[in-house]
Amino acid sequence: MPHELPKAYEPGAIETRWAEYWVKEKLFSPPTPGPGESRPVFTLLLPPPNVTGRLHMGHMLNQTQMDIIVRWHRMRGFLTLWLPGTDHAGIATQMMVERQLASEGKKRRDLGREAFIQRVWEWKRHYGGAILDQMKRLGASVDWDREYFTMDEGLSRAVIEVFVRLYEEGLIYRGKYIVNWCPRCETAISDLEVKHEEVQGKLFEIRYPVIGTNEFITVATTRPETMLGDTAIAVNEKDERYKHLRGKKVLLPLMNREIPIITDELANPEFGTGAVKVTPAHDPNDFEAGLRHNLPQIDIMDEHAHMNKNAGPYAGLSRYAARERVLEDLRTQNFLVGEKKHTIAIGKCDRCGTVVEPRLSTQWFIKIKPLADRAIEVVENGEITIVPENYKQIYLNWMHNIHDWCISRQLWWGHRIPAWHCKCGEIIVAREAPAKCSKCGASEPKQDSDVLDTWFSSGLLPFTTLGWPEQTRDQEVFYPTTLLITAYEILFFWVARMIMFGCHFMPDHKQDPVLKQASGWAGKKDDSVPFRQVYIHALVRDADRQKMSKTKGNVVDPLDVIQRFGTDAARFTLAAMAAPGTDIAFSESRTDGYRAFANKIWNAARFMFMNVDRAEQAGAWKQQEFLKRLEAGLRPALAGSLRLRSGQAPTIPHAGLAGFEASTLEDHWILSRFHRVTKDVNDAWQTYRFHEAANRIYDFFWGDFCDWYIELVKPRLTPENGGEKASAGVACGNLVSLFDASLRLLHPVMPFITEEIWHAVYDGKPPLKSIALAAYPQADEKQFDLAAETSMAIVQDLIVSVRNLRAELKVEQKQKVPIQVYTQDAEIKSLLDQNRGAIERLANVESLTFVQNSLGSLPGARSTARFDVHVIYEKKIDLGAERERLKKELEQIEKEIANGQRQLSNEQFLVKAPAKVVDGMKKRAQELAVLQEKTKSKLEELKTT
RNA sequence: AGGCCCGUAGCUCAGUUGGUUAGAGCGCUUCCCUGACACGGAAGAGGUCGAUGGUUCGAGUCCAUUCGGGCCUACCA
Repeated sequence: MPHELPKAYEPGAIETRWAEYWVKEKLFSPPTPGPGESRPVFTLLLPPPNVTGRLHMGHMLNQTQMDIIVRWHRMRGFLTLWLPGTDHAGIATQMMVERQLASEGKKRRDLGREAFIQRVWEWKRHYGGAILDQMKRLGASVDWDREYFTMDEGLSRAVIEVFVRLYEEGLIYRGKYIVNWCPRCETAISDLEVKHEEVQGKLFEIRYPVIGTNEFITVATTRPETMLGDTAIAVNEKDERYKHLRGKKVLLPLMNREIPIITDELANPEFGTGAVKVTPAHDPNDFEAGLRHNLPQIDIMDEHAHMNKNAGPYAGLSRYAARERVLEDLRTQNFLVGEKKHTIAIGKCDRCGTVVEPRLSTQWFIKIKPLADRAIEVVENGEITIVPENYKQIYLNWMHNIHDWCISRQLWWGHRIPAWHCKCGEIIVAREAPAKCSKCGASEPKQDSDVLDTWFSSGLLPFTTLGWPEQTRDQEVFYPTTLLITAYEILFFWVARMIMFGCHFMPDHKQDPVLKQASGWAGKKDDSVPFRQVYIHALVRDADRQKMSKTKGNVVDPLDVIQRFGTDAARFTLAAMAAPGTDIAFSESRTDGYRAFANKIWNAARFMFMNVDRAEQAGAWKQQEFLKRLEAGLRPALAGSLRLRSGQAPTIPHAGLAGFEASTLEDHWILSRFHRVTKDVNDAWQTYRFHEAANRIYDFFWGDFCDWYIELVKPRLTPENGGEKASAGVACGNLVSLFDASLRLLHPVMPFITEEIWHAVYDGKPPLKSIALAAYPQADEKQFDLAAETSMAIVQDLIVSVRNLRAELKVEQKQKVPIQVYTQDAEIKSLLDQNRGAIERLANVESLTFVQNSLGSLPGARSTARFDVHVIYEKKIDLGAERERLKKELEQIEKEIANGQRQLSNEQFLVKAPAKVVDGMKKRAQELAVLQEKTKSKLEELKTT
């Protein structure tokens, strides 16, 4: 059956077709192994995108890297689960729907809680799937059967279970504290959700009259309006300046309230005037000081950050208007004594950008220290490794300075807190709504109106997605997950929380003999950790290294890139640019280059099919018979124990080049190259050096395979041009074998084009449903063939030298020229002699003759350490240009010689440097001496002519 | 305030533990639409690796200082 492929690769139709096929055929849903079955497992949890999300470059990078690692594991025989889902994203989603309502002229309170939540669900059903559809377009090989949503019934039950357990253990408490309050979102937010921004502000100095004296005490503040809620002035105990005022009282200006002067470490004698106003209800430090001194907390603002009745005459004003009025009044009443420029870091709401107000309110918190301690331990002792390693220190620093986590949010969309309040003041935390108050017996306690921080539920995902709190087989098999690939941004939001929750709630098999036996786990590692390794990937920036943001308008839309260059090219770009630890400046010219690469692969395939079909017709090759031979090495091995870590490979029998028969130099050479590249690529995936793996494959396929191997093998493929029938068959087989293996090698990065061509190789009837299920090539180091590589390098060197000379001599492209070659080395001579056909063809040489004398000094000749070659051509060369070139070359050589001599004459070098380096240098010095001699004499010759 | 990262060819970036001649893609120059591919082939030009000093037989790579760019964390008014 002849293969018909269009001349140029058109990714569009092909990609969507395979994307649908993969989903439809459920190729990526791993079967749950039975109790006795043992197989290496690889589990990866997709960082759930927000339901509000649209795919951006960051997602694409993240998902490309995950998909590469996932496909690579799957192809090596791991039982592979990649678990997808979406996050309900409390604040973000609520904002979207509120915005939608606003366009209808409504507010959420107009609808009421129930109706509003219904509305959000509707919104979710409508728009929530967008990002997952976009993921399908990327080719993400996730298990769609296990797709979850963080508000699903099962996951919600697990959230309640966790809350109740933590409460019962005393790790969740409720209390009135200062929290970050967003006046626009009207909710508390965690420290992490506050983004700090440095702005030029002012430091105001206000004097307060000390009662019973003529003195004033002056304080400095950046937020004068908060003075309305002052309940003390603090000075430092060591500060002699204020010693005489201690215990006295001041009259708070504008409010005419008496407040005490206290001594507290809060006041830093070095800063400002050394005296500080204390406003316990509006500043976290003041709050702490207030507790120490039993000061009243006067809350002067409402939930919108407007002044309330406690602000007396200022009630009703916004915090900014109040600030102006307060300043004005202080000024007119002569209390304002100074104004200085001062840079201040103001906190803004991560979601909406509104300036956050520290606000006193009653919230739920998690006592974090006990959870953090364990989470620190598992990272310190390496049970969880973080790559790149510098993030480990960042993680540990943060964990050591962690504060209690405020988990309640005054929102409607989210997991409602499972606590019920009774009129009598009792709070009942329970899995189900209680019918009666457990204390006073009153009926129908009311459920707490707050919901949980979104990250509370996402922190549980590694086990809740596997059926926890039920004891499921899934959990036994797939927990702990193997790896987490995520962005640095959510290291604390998400990664740290998963570690804390996982370690706290999941059983450690090594400490639990029953579970240990059940899972067949005999390792030493802690099994409660949510994952064994975290890989933090880089940030994708725009071509100018700027962070992409909507406001800057420099966002590159991945779907647009896909549209223009194809998914494979886009994926390859991200892989090829993703060196660990460095950000990616996304440039379209690179993507364009990789689209060309896809086209190159496509055309190489066309070439293969063309020849294979012709050989088949000529009776030189039997395709079906040959494909049977390929099949043998196609299935990944399934051996190994259940709990292998991702770092270990299952024992896979060599799944490289089935059916390849090396007979010629280029065969031996390409075989060796293939195994070397395969080794490097596998090593690179293992250590997340995506760029290295991608580049190795690129260079191999384009450079070695297309530019050299295919060119060399051409005559063998066309028996009618003088080749032999039998050798044509072998050559076809080698080509197909090599192509099949190369496709498998490349598949994790470019899943679409490889799938398409692979199916074509098998005439649309491959032995497996997808190349994604075929075995990943493994290197066989016994196939490394240094001799073949060295020989090939010499042949290539000669060909390139001749081409080079031809260009210099301005020989017409089509014109064949005779060449002379001189070499002292009999082996090299025989090598070149044996490969004269290749040389003549690839360098467009008429005839190659060996001569007895050095040719180095002739014009139109070139010397290397191994041979001299002379192109016989009558046309005159530009002597001036040639002289210049030679001069430069000689300079270069002499510079290197000097360098080498300096080293070699240094005794320290000879003693201390490894023998390998010294020997290499000596050898090189000899070569250089020869080259120098030849170049010199050639220059001499040119001067005299 | 503390911490992290980056500065290599015109542009975008590689360069793992210090080891001989610093690489790639794009762009540029010259030639070629040769039967897989002009999204191609062949040959080239282009870099004192931000600066200074140090460690070392040997530094793009390690250390210190410095300049320039970026990021993150932080409750000092």
